[in-house]
Amino acid sequence: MANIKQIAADMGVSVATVSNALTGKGRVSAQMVARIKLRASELGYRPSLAGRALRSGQSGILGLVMPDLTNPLFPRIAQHLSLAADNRQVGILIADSRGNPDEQTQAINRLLDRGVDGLLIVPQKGTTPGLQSVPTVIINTASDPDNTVSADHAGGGKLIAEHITALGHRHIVILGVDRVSEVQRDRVEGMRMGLVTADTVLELWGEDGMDQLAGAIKNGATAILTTSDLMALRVQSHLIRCGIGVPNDVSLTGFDDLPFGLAMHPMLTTVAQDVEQIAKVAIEHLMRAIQGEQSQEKNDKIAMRLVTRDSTSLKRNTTSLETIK
Amino acid sequence: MANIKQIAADMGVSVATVSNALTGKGRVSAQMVARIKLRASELGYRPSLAGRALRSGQSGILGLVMPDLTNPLFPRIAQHLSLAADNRQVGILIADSRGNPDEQTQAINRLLDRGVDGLLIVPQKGTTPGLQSVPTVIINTASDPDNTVSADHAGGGKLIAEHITALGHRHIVILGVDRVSEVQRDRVEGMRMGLVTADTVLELWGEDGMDQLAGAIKNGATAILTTSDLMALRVQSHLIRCGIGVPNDVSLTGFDDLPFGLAMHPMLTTVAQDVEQIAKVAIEHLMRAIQGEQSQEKNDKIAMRLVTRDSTSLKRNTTSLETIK
DNA sequence: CTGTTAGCGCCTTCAA
DNA sequence: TTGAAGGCGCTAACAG
Repeated sequence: MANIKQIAADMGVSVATVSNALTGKGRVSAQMVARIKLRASELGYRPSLAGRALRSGQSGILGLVMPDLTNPLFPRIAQHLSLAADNRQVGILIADSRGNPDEQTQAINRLLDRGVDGLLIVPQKGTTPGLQSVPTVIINTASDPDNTVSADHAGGGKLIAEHITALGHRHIVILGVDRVSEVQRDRVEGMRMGLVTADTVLELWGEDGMDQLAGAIKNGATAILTTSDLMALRVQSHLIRCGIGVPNDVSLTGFDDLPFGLAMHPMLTTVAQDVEQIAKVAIEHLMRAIQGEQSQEKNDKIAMRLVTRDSTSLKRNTTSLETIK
Repeated sequence: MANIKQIAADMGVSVATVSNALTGKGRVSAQMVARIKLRASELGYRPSLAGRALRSGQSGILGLVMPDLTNPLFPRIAQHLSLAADNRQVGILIADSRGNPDEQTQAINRLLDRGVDGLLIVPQKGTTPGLQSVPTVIINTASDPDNTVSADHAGGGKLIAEHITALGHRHIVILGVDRVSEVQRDRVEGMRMGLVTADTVLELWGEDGMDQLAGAIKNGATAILTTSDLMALRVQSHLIRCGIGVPNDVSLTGFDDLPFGLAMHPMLTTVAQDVEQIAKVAIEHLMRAIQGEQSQEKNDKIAMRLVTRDSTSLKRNTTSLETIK
């Protein structure tokens, strides 16, 4: 692999000149720059990032810590992060904290040992990683005070709740996955904000909640708001078994806009995180911080987007269920 | 950040001694080793991987190139790779080739520029990345000759086909996603091998195939084998619309065992890639190659596993469809 | 058993 | 506008 010294020897100039020419410091004559660049590309020269890293103390690598790489959001976050990172010529090193706070700390340390210039952390449910020795951006934790960028989960909940009330529904069930998760709680809270015009709001959680669904519908509920697409799919399966139709008997919504929502029938109405925007903002913050600038806004909430599909419909006055009865 | 020189000065020995003590080269007295290690941990010393990389020419980083980070397999591959990599003290740098062969080349080059010691490539459909300048393992391409580790897609197809014929089905539809993909073709071919005892096998592809499904069932088909879980979900949705029940009227299978298969009703019978094993073997091969050993087996096929759930059942002699007619 | 030296590839003074 | 020299942190070769 050609190095800077080789080029220098090759052209009878000094390494410093080659370095200056290649990095465009402007201390070299235009003509010399051209000749050096030509020769460099002939030789297929690629600067050694190792050398540069040693010299500059910066690796050009960012670390991404996820609570669980099978998290449905990981692919999209990684994708957009990767794109944003490529544009800035930095690399992304991944680390899985395996759903466990201790592993999270270890994962962070491994990344730090590798000399990452900054950290992007999607924290474990309920944990708030402390201040690190490198610039850090927290992704997707709702109420963390410092340097976080997150989807506006509450806003998303409000959005979908308003969609439901606009369709005329007044008796609503909210079904959450897991009370421990701050994100989940934010989503539910947002839903409640959007349901001020509703007559009854029943809040259920987890498996137990699922079991109470049919009863709630018998008692007049006409819409079910879940806090995850996966949950919505399970609810739909469950309802089919109970002979309850979506959206004819009851409207159903998801959360997150996962790919399979399009493959369902009816296609799932849900709310999407603007992951692209989240990734973009997160990287921007981080890079700014790495370059030593203080960012003014420490806490960014990215609006969610309502995705209206077929699993929600106008409240009917007589449902087929009533006909059956 | 404490460095080796500091420790040396601190203890009145030379840097070489510290290095030898810390890396356990055994050229230092046990007592000195102990003292040095103590002091190092007091100082919170972490060896600079940049320095080491420059010196040794090895970065301790592997590059993972995926055709599309939203690929449903990416999370699980990344997770297991990440675990295997942690155990070996190497890092994983990700790159998205964005569904495009040119980007694939660029992604590889970016990784190479970063000095990765080896490459794990899940290639674009239909492409075979050429020989690289670092050890490379190809993941999940069926018939590539060199250094690939892959799920045994054909074997998986055979497995699920045999499951179906064992249930008594004799008129089968195979529904593939995309003819261009070698993986998809292998799956279909495997299915055919498992269907030797069937009376009729209809092979359909893509959207067009989906449209012909109802007709095929009217003509007597009692089982549909798809080459992806997502496809299976879409088929199920489609069948419900046509008034055809799974598994009562027709048995249905997926491929890949994605998480949502469990949330479906009926839960989807499918076939799972042993991603953990794939990741393990891939990393082993790669590390061996990096350490300069020739691996004997250049081409590993990892067996798939049948996941029997509720979307398949015994062929009945009278289906509800026939009753309807 | 321990120390000295050299150099991995690069960039940044400082000097010419 | 260009060159020479030093050093980032580490390790390997060679001395003592």
